[in-house]
Amino acid sequence: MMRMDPIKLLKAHDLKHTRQRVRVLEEIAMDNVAISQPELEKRLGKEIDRVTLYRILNTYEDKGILHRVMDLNGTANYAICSPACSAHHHHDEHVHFNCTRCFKIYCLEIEVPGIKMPKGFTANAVSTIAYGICEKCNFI
Amino acid sequence: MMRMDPIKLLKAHDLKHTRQRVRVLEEIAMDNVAISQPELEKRLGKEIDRVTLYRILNTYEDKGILHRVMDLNGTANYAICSPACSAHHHHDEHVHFNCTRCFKIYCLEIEVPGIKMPKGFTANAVSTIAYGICEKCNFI
DNA sequence: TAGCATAGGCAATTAATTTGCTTGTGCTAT
DNA sequence: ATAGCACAAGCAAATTAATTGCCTATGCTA
Repeated sequence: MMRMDPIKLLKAHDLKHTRQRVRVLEEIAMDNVAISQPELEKRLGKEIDRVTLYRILNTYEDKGILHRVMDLNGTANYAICSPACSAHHHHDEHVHFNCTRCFKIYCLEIEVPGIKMPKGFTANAVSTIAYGICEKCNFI
Repeated sequence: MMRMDPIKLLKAHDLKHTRQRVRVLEEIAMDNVAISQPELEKRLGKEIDRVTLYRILNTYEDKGILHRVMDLNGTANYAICSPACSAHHHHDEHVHFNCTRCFKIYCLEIEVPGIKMPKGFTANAVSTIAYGICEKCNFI
């Protein structure tokens, strides 16, 4: 699922190659599920300081490497951006799916449907999140 | 814009009529803009204890009086639910608009476009938030 | 209008995030 | 290869946000 070698990805964004940064990318790039900050902290807490994790996530978001999705509880979740993302514009305009049983967030390969704005409003981005039961939880 | 008399609304949901509860409804029902918890606190902080405010908002959400929208920063925003909402199912399926300049959240009178889920996923609700510049800020 | 259930207020706790500062390390130019 | 610098990591502490417990106050029913 990882679209790119972490080391190249870092270099491409003028970021130094550190153990911690690579680990974060590895963890997030595992599948197409966005992962929450608390979950990342649980997985990486022994290898990476919590403050460092916050900083890495912020850096990645700024650089357009990760995009952030807020879930129902206002918790930040992160997923790898498509290669088209840049520091100044995120193209994370696919639909997200938030499972209300296991709380995972999936990035669905569905385009966000176009909507027409009322007069006076200009939309730069549209985020769509569907809530329900995911594949795995439906099966159980 | 207020759809209903606050006192009747409270009674209809088996909630005691208190000054604090009425004030919160008044503040939120003013227009069709969702209002954030911090903003509410700023406006009501001198009349209502912050803990009471948290509790009132939670109660209203549970009862289906308010619905909650998370903005980009993970801050909770609240808006009056349509009369069709109940404690067990929110019908807040219109599109929200989050102005990235003034940070207001508008409830647009647009239906959330239907999207088809991948096999295995069942969606119970879909939330769509558009980000951009609102009416007022576009004008300025 | 008495009594009770529950709402509000205050204090304190817990959790989440940010900031400052010091140490450590990747990377570039010798 | 390595010296030096810019910046990343780690730790401590400060903020900020949200929750909990407990006591008092008050709306509502009998």
